[in-house]
Amino acid sequence: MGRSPCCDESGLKKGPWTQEEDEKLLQYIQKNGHGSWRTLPRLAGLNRCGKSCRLRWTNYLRPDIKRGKFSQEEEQTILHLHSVLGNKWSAIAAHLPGRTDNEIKNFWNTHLKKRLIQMGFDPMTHRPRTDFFAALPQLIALAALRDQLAAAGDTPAAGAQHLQDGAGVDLAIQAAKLQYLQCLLQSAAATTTASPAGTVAAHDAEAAAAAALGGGLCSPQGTQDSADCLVPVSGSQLPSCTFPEAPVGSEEEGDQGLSYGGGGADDVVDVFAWHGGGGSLPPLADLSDAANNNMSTDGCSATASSSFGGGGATSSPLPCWPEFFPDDPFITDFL
DNA sequence: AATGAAGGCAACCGCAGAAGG
DNA sequence: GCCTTCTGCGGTTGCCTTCAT
Repeated sequence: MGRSPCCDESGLKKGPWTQEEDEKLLQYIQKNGHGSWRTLPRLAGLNRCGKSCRLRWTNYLRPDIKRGKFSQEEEQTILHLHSVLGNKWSAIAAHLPGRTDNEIKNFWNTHLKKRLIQMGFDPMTHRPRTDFFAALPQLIALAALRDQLAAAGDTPAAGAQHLQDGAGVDLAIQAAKLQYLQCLLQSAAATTTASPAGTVAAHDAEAAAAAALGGGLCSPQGTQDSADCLVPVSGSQLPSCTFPEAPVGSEEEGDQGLSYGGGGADDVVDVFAWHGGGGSLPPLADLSDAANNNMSTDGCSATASSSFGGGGATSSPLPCWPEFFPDDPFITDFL
C-alpha cells in the first residue's frame, strides 16, 4: 500500500460532473469500451482520474441503471440480504438488477437503517436491541398511551360514552398494540445471548443468501410461510424477510411505504401498522379482534404466530416488563 | 419570507485484493 | 516469491434540496 491516490495528480478536476463530461465519457465508452480506467480519461479527453470516471460510469451513466424509488420487493431483498451478508453492498447489488452498490448503500443508510434503529433493532445484527436506550422511544410511547387511557377513563360516564361512540374500540386496539409491543421487548430479552450475524463466515453467508434466493425469497404476497423464509444463519433474527411489507395502498404513510412517525406515541402506532401489513405477524385487525374478543392477559397469545425472537415470544409467557423494572410503579401499574 | 435543521444523494478517499511482470 | 499496478469495495464527506420554525 502507501500508493498515492490517483487524484493527487495536479490539475485533475474533482467534484460534480458536467453534462459535457458525461457526454464525453458516455460516447467514449460506447465506442471503445472502458478498457483501462487509468488511461481512459486521457483517451476520452477528460480531465478526471480514472477512478472518478469509473465511479461516474458505474453509478450514473451505465445504460442499465434503474432509477427511482426502491420497490417493496427491492426493500425486502435488501433487508433480507443485509441480514445475511452484512455490508456487502456489491454482493447485494448483484441481486438487484439495475441498482448500484452505492445507491443501495445510500438507501440503507438513509432509510432502512434508521427504521431498524427506530424500531429497536440493531441494524447490523438485525436483532432486537436489548439496551435500555434502544427501548426508550417505546417507553415514551407507553407513557403517552397510558395518559391517553387514563384520560379516556376519567369518569365512568365518560368511559361509557367512549365505549359507545367507538373510542372504546380504539382503546382496545391500542391496548392490543401495546401488548404486541411487550412481545417485541420480551423477544429482545430472549435473544440477548444470540450471536450476531456478523460472526457468520462469509462463505456461509453467501451460501445462505444464494440458497435463500434460489429457493425463493419471502414472497411479498405472503404466499410462503415466514418460517420458510428464514435462512439458517438468521433463524432467530428479526427483520430480514420476516419484515412484512407495508400496507398496500397506504399512500398517506409516506413515499417509501414503510411507515414511521416523527416520534412519540405516533411511532408506536405506525410501527404496528407496518408490522401488521401481512407478513409473519397478524394484521392489526387481528389484534383488534383479539382485543375485542377474549384478549389474553399474557400479552403474547394474540401474536402467537409471530416468528420474532426465535420462539421466545411464543414459548414463554410474559410478564416481560416487570422483569426489567420490577419496582417501577409505572410498569406495575400499567400492566 | 427568512433562516436553520435535517434528509438525500453524488462523489471522494483510502484500503484490500487481484493481476501482471 | 516479490514488487508494482490496477480495480473494486466500503466508509465518509460535502453539497443541494426539502422541511420546519
